Amino acid sequence: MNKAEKTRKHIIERTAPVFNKKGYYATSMADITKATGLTKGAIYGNFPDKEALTIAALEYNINQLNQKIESRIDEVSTVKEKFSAYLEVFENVAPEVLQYGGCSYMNSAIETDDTNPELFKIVQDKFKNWIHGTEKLVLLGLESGEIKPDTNPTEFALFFVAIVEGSILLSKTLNNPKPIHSNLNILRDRINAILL
Amino acid sequence: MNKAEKTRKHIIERTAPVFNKKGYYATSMADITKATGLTKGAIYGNFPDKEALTIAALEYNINQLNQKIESRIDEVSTVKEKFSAYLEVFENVAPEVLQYGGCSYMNSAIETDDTNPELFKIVQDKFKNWIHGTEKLVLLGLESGEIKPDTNPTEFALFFVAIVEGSILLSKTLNNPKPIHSNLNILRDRINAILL
DNA sequence: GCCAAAATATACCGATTGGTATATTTTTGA
DNA sequence: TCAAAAATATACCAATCGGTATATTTTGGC
Repeated sequence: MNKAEKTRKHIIERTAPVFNKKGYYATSMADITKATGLTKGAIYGNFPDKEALTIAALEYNINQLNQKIESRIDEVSTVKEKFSAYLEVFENVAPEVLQYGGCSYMNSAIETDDTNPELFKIVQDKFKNWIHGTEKLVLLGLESGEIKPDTNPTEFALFFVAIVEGSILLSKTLNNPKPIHSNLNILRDRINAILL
Repeated sequence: MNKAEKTRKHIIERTAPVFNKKGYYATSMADITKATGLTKGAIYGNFPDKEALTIAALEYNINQLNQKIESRIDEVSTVKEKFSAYLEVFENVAPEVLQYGGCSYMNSAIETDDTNPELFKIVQDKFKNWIHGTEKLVLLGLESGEIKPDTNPTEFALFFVAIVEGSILLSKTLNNPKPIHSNLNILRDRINAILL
């Protein structure tokens, strides 16, 4: 990794939490130079414009949580274990996510949906991947005989993602971990209910 | 209603959807003069600063949906009917909410939680009212014997609000009404499950 | 219909925005 | 070690930001 690559990484890592907290549009070049300790020259030497850095930070933020969850899911083999791992990781990182400024998926979706089609397309695809990944987990369980045959993968996945996102929003807004804990218990029940 | 009051109402009504779509911070005075057809003089003659207009528009946005739901709930008497009315109104206004730029509660919470404590406090209180209102509906059902005695009002209310908000986020992001419809069916089942 | 008062428009302010041209420093390979 | 190249800092740009003082228009009571 040469100097430029190191700097690029440094810029993304330092600005990503600022973007997530303050918003991608509201974060100014002054915020960026302050967060990185660098000058505009260094920023524009590594990114063509602010939009490019915004995209890089957005992708970084979203992939952070993704990787944590997916690596734990890959460690176990049964669908039941995978769902358990999913909820376990999520419950463990929840306080961290709240302190980080909330879910990057949600934050970036809300901000870009009516204002920035290019950024929104990226967020949209990330949400689709999340839902498809959950659907595939259900399908895997249906094929292996772990999950009740009458379970609808899409409906379950939509419920799964909605309750997770809604819970983060409530815990963040009320400044209270209870909504996440309470709703994850309900989600756990729902998972057990479709397991054979 | 004198001239100033009319103008004030006009400004709020015209800017409210812009604030909801574009964001309260990102909406500029230029956006405001464009949306209202007025000049800065008229705006600052009716509001001391941009923040005051922002608060007025935020309150207006949040109260819009509130009033629609509460007026329908008040029309019926049993808890079962009240929950039915709740879901019915929500399902009817859902397309309108999506076109309006999404749920004002969620949008303003996400934007203000790490940036504007004064605005955030307002949003926080609105969320608390929503949850408390739902809790009270459950309590009413417990007292009247309509709802199963082992039902926890707080847990149900947190689930209720979380699934509604999560579903709006998904339908808005995927540009598809299915998440709302699918999850409202699940919510309906859950309501029926606690009814005696 | 007139005139004071209220409401709105116009023209401006300094500060901040994203971005760039150029000067300076640091890195890197011979 | 040294010079070319790469990376970063500095100093600036026009455009836009929220806000205001003042001029103009509109309103409403007599």
